Amino acid sequence: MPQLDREWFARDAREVAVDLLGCMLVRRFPDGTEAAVRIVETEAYRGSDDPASHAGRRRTARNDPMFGQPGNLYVYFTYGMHYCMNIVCEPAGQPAAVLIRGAVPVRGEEHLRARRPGVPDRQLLNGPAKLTKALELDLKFNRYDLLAADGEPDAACGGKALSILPAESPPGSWKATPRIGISAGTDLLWRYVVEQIL
DNA sequence: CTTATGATGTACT
DNA sequence: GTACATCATAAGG
Repeated sequence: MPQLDREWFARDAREVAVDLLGCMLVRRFPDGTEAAVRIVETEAYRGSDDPASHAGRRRTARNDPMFGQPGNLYVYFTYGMHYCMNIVCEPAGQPAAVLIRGAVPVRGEEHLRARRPGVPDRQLLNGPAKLTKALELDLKFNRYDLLAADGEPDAACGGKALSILPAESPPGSWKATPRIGISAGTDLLWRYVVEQIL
């Protein structure tokens, strides 16, 4: 598996979205505890060729992070109560990101559960806002750089607050489907879901 | 299993 | 005003 450096994220968002399947997110919480999850569902969002994208029209204060450095996060608040987490892709200046829609716990599951009490196994991380809730990610992580050790979230927990690791083994099989919760661009199969893990 | 609905804040028209 | 890259809950089959 290649190194997840700036170059790796600078590729087409659809390629990155597929290659993120199986990768791990490692979260260090402010209290010093840790959890790790494996990504199993992603969606690609791009620029003017993507009518469903926040950056499908013009650059605004909200979508500006999508134009930033690949490997940064784009976190937005939606429906009055939820946060969604994206990883910015493609070269800086060119808007694109991958929404992390679903994952499965690998380590420190009890710390994820603590943030989503009473939830059945299957529903712990199977949605973009469920994932950010369990990982305790919010707007403080907007523009956060996965590939550097700075930012206020890091200072708050004495270490790298969020990092990403390559897939130990790539997913055995995955499928592409229309993206969820959008009304334009439904003909594009830019959602990627793991079907089987080897 | 399925479909329906309310909650809730912000960006944008 | 309206729409929104959502979720938890309730009711129906």
